[in-house]
Amino acid sequence: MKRDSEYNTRQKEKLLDYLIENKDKHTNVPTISAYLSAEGTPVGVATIYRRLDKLVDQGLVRKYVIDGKTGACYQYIGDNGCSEHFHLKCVRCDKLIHINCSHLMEINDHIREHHGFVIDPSKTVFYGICSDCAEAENK
Amino acid sequence: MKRDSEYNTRQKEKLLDYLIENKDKHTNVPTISAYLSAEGTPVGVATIYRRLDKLVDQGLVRKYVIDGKTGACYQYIGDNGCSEHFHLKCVRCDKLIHINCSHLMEINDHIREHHGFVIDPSKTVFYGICSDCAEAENK
DNA sequence: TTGCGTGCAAAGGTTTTGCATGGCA
DNA sequence: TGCCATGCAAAACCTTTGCACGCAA
Repeated sequence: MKRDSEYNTRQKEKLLDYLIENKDKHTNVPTISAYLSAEGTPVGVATIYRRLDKLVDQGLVRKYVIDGKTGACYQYIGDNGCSEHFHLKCVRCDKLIHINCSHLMEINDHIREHHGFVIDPSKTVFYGICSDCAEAENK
Repeated sequence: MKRDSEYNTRQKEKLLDYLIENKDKHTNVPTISAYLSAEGTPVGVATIYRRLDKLVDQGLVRKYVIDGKTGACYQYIGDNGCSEHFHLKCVRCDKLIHINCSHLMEINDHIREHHGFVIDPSKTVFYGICSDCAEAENK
């Protein structure tokens, strides 16, 4: 009677491979599905969704919802201590910025004390526009 | 040959009434549609979507995408575009909390100045655990 | 009358779910 | 042998779009 155990399967491995190879961008499920099919190792979308959910829970993958139209986006972040800092996501160039800033950690304290809410940095993403894109826009 | 003129219709008025009455919360299209139907003044969803789009363009209504599940959320903000606030979302009970706190607005300034990143509060959601769920867990 | 607004239904897309089968340990 | 994982298809949703009709000005 095992519990909470995970099996290793071909599908799981292929998916993770793809995510790691594309860790610098974000992808969505239809894209992943199309790619894996083209590679000759198709994986059902249901499986992809189910597995991504688990990876998100485990903190290995980040889920983004930029807007309602394109659907959710996913990006591999690995387990290099990303749970301890916040992330900025540029909605223009999709760049992911990691910031480890003590000042920002103060907002954790503030919100916990004044709003009774404990923020989970590993699930929280700030959306906005990075300096590069802002510069490019002001031309 | 008029152009860019807007007609006043019963549907338009009802929708705006509802939005203003609920300016303190979020709503989505299915909710609005259900409410208007229950009131005996049903409005087609296509109409609601089309009108909301215009209101968003005019800056009277803000559109949020909290997550992929619930679809887009809308909120009336009127002419005073200063009603920007952040959102906290409890990952346990899915409750959505609005906080309008000047201290939190400092985050914007801090990140802009120290990290060269301009946050868009309408797209940013803090995920974590609300006080109710935290209490329920510590039992 | 003009042309914007509306309703209906169909279509499009993403994501979830039920169920039987397959496969790791 | 257990139990988890998968695939398939159906279903559930949200949202958009085409088209004919209604209605404000």
